[in-house]
Amino acid sequence: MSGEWQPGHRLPNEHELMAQYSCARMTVNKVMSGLVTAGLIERRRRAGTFVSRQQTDSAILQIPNMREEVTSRGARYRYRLLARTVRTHVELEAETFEFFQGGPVLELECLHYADDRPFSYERRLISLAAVHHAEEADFSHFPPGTWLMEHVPWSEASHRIGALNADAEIARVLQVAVGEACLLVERRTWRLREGITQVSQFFPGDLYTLGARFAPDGQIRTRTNALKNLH
Amino acid sequence: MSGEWQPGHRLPNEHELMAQYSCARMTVNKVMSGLVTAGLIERRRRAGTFVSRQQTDSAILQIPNMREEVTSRGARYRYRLLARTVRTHVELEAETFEFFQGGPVLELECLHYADDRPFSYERRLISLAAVHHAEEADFSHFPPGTWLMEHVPWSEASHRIGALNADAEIARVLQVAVGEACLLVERRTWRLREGITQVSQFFPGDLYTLGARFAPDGQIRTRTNALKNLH
DNA sequence: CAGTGGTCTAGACCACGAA
DNA sequence: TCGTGGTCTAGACCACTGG
Repeated sequence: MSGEWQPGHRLPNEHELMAQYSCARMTVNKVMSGLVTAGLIERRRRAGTFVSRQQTDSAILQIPNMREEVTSRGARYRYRLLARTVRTHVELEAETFEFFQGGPVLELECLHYADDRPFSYERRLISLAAVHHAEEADFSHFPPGTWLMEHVPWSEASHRIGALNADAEIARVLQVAVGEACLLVERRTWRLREGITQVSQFFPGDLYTLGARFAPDGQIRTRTNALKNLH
Repeated sequence: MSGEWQPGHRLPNEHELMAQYSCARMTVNKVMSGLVTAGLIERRRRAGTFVSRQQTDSAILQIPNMREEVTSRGARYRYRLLARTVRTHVELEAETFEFFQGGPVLELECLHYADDRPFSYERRLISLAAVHHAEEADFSHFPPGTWLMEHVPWSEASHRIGALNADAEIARVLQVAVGEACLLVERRTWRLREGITQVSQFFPGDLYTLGARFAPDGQIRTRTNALKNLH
C-alpha cells in the first residue's frame, strides 16, 4: 500500500513469512487470502505471490475503465482531453478543499466516445500532493482513470449516483438536448485517509446504465454496465 | 436457505457439526463465518448460532427499506398501495416470462412518501409459484419489499441503475414535471435460480441519490443513500 | 461459572503449474 | 520435477456472556 513494493514485486513465500512474523502458516495464509480478495496481490502456485500489476478495480468501481467498457461491445473507443489546469490557489468549495487538505490539485475535463458518440463527460480533480507523478503524466491521449488505477493503490472509495437534467454545458458536450436525463456518478478515492482523486461522470440517460449481479453478502458476481442504442 | 429452519432457529454448535460432518472444528468455523458474512446466521458466544431474524439485506441492496431510509432522516414515512393484480394468464414480455418461468405473478404498484412528498414509485412483480404466502399478505399497509426481506431468503440478485425523463404517468404519480430527470433502479432477486421478485423503482432525480463507501475488495463499509431538498 | 464461539498452532497431504 | 499455495486435521487457549 505504501508503494515501497512496485507492481510485480515478489513477496516472501508463506514459510518465510511464518518465520518473519513468528506465526503459523495458516495465519499467514488467512492474511494473504484477504489481500488477494482485496486485489492487492496475486498468487500463483509454484511461482509465488506478487504485488498486483493493475489495481484490480472491484466490479462496483470498474466504471472508470471506459475503454474496455466500450470495446468489449464491439464499439470503437475514443478519448479526448477538453481541459487541464493546475490549481495551486485553492478556489474550491469547502468540502472539496477539505478532501484535498488544501493541497494543489490537477483539474481535468475529459470526454469518452463510443463510435464517435460522446457517452461520458468527466470532471476530475487529482491531488498533486498525494500523486506527484500526475503533473508529468500525459492525459492528452490516455484517460486519467486508467492511469490512476495502474499507478496509485487505494484503500477506500465512495460513490454517489443520481439523475439530473442536462444543463446547457452538459448538453453541448454530450451532444444531447437540454433537459435530457443524465446519470451522474461522483466518486472519491482515498489512500490511507489521504484524498487521491474526485470525479464526476455524466452519462446520457438513454445510453448508459450501471448494473451488477450479487450475492446476499454484497459480493458482486458480475458487473453488467450497458451501453444502449448504439447505431 | 430452504426455509426448513425458521428465523430464530438455533443451529447445532460447532462440536456437534464436527461430528455430523466428520471434519475439524476449524472447517466448521470457516463455513459458519461465511454464513455470518452472508447474513444468513447470527452467532453469540455462550448463546449459540441462530438463523437470522431478518434478512440483513446487504448495504448495496438496502434500497428497499424505504421506511428506515426516510425515518432515519427525521422525515415522516407514509406508504400507499396503488394497484394490486394477480396475473395468471401471462401477458408479460418474453424476458419477464422467462424470469418467472411462466408461473402466476402478483403485480403491485406502490408509492413511498417522505413528509407527504412522493419520493419513490415502485412497480413490482412477485412470483406466486415461489412465494405462496404472498397472495394472502396484506400489502395495503406494509410495503412488499420489507415483507419479502423478512419472509423469503435469497441467494442472488441483480440490479440496473439508469436515468430517464419522467413520462406523463410517472410525473403524475411522483408529482414532478414531465421531463424531470428520474433515477430508475431495477432489481431482480433469485432463490436458488428460481425467480422471486422483480421491481422497478423510480425516484425524483432532485430528491434521491444512491451512495456507498467501500474498500478495494468491493466490501461496502457504509451505505449513504440520501434524501435531499426536503422542506 | 461454564458453554460457546474466536482464533491460534503445528503438522499434513495434495494440486497445480512454472521451471 | 518439486516449490508453491490450497486446504484440511487435531488440539489448544482464551474471551466473552448468558444462565
